[in-house]
Amino acid sequence: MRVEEEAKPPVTSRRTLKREAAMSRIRVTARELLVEQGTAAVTVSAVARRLQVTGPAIYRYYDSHEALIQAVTADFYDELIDVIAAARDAGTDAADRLLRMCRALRAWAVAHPAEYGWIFQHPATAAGMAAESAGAAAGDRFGAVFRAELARLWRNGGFPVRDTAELPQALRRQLEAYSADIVEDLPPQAVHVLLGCWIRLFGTLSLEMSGQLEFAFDDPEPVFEECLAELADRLALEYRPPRSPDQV
Amino acid sequence: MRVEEEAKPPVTSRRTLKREAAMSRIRVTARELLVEQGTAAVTVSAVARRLQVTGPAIYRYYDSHEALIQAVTADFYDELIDVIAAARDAGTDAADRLLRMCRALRAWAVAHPAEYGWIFQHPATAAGMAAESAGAAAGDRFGAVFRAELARLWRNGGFPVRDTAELPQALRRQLEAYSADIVEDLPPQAVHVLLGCWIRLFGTLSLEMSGQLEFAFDDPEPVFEECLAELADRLALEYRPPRSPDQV
DNA sequence: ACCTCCGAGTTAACGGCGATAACTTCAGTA
DNA sequence: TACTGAAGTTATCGCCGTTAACTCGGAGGT
Repeated sequence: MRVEEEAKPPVTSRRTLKREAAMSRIRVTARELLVEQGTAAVTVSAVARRLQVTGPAIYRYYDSHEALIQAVTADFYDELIDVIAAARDAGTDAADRLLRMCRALRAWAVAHPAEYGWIFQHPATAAGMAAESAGAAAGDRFGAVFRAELARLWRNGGFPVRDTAELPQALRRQLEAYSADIVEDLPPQAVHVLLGCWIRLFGTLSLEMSGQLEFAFDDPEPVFEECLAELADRLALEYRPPRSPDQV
Repeated sequence: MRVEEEAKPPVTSRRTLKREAAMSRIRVTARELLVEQGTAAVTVSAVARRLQVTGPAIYRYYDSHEALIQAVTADFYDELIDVIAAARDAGTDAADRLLRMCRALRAWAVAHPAEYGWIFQHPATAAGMAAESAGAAAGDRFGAVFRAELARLWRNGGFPVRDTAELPQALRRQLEAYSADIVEDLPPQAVHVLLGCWIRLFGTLSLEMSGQLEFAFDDPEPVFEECLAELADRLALEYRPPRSPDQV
């Protein structure tokens, strides 16, 4: 305490430092409750109880139960994005990078199903609620990781595309709009492939995570790998199985 | 009242008739609340209030809040199955039947997003809870409609398949297990196509319904139609656009 | 070094929730 | 017609989210 420890930069004063530590502890505790006992157990009172404080104390840090959930979910987003970016950076070539990213995505989802549910199947999102600013921004950052990687692939050699003149007008219009919206330089026919792959990938994962494959598959991993093989084929990349050709 | 109206068959006595009417009224009211105000508004007290009774009265009919939700969800299942069966029966040939079924599925989902959410993204299902008997049975009945239609297609001419010898062992094992589980006579290589189509179809719809396509598509209908075209191609069926070639 | 003030945390309270217990009332059944 | 059991009531419990009013201690400025 008495030692002078870089006392100069009070940009983040001790007050705010302690505050941020407390907020972090609250979010971590909320996550623990989520993982241990499910969504319904993440309650303001329960978080406070576990932190040896009374309920209203939490409101010093988060305006409402909903705000707390949003903040915790934002943590999940950040963590998932970090995991995928790390997987990408461990890759050697385009195919390796993309396969690693997709496998890292599923691995994180399987290891953290409750967190995945809060990111992608949050009731507020599903219940007709319009995409609120924070959630949409986080979703964009997440999508941007994959989009940037595909844009890179498009620059370095490209991948087979279909002429958008063949497509229905309603589809072409939206592909052109999205192509114009993004920062990457992807023409509509490349956006078509990007979104097709996106839907295949996340559609499969979404079904697995919501338990809709259990009726037929006790181990959905080979289903996901089959999906990856299809994606690689679409992108004219070489598919390579994960580790050993037979076992995960 | 005093008229003798088939007084003989008291298999369902007046007591139980009134009871079933009351239970139906409760479920209908719960659905109204769900559609009007979202999942969180479907509360025992709110249902009771709208029915001009006090809260505990509901417990005469449903053991718990959860039991009520389950019963309401079962209604949704039945309704969706009926809609799809009707669409199937309106079809003329194999391709027409299958396309009508898929379009009826999406049309119901889009018209009833909250109900769809309770069927396919119920928190109890997603929160790691094992598939409870009632839910699993309803899901099986639902899947059986599509499975039976594909089995019929398999009998009448079939569709292209891949040799299961090419597939990873973990995948082959599960395809064989599911092939043995179902009542229809579908070999593993046909089950492979069936499940692949199932995942493509429901993966796409699942993304749309959970709002995960909004970042790029304001109208996901052509995306779904593109999915149907792919499914038709896989099944060696002729794809036909819905009504007029340009508009829904 | 002191003083001030602000923020963390407290208690008390409100309304609403799911759920149970004990009671009253009334209609279907025998 | 008499009775019995179902339907519905009130009262109550514990938990939730949230707000208000208060205390207290330490960080920050002088």
